[in-house]
Amino acid sequence: MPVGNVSEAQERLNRYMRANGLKLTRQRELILDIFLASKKHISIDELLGDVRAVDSGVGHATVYRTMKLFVDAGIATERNFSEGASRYEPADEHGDGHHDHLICTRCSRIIEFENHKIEQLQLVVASNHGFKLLDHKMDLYGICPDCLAAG
Amino acid sequence: MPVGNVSEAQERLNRYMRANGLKLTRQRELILDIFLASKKHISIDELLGDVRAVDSGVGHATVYRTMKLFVDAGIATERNFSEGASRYEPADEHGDGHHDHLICTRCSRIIEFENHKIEQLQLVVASNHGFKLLDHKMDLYGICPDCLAAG
DNA sequence: ATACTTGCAAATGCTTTGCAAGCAG
DNA sequence: CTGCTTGCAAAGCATTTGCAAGTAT
Repeated sequence: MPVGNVSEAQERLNRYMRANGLKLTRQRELILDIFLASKKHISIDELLGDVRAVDSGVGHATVYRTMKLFVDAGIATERNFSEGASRYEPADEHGDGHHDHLICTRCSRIIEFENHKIEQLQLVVASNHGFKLLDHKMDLYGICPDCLAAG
Repeated sequence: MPVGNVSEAQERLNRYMRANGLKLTRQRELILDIFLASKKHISIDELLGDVRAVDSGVGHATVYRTMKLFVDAGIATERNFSEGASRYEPADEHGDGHHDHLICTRCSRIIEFENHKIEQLQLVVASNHGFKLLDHKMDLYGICPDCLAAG
């Protein structure tokens, strides 16, 4: 369950910024709007492109800094698939509802899924080793139906 | 089930090199020995340090190139946890027996585990989405027993 | 006014590559 | 001999940081 709507994320960001003495700038608002409106799993490059289409003066360092801020504020999550660069997606609203990814190694399409049984088994594995589980990531790599059909 | 012994890996490497017209050099032998004797999940930096303790003239590019070769030859696997740099471990002997990792976010300890039920569920998830599953990675992050005890 | 922010450029850290010299087969 | 390898230095990426100028509160 991703952050459902813009105002929810806005509020969360405002709260975080007030709590930390940070400021709401034109750039941060713009980046937030575009991030929330964009396709999921957007890269910094793609995001910067979309942002500059609206305000060509925005620096790439600002996008990096802002996405880091969004992660700290709990409205974005950073993902690293097997590419060079990171991708971002709207954060989980309540910390539950974690989802994982199926990635096509041929066309790079990314599909999300949730599987409660797997999550439960992860808890079992962790506790068998005496770990307190905090987070996990699971990526499944394969060939998507379209690419399979295409041969 | 990692590559069991040195000669097994040696043989596999020799076969790969002969098949591709590559050469067995002093550096490659040394790096292989140290890689196989080392702890699992070794980084390039650590590996380079150990290699240079024996032969101080080895360049870092050689270690990078050689580990890439080992991956291609099927005797090493590259892993990316949430650090900047890659780590390597002996490859799976037959392509089955895939294992995953439990990582302590406090002390960085890495523990391996296998869970057949999870693997089965991953196949189910993939086929539900029409994917042909090729590979996966699953990392569980948490606090290890020692760190929990230490508070 | 007082910090926090920005954009630029430069620096960083990991990894790769061009090249001349070296060495395995 | 021939061509793969090496070590060095330089280049490439993604990301971060120093700094002076700009701006939100």
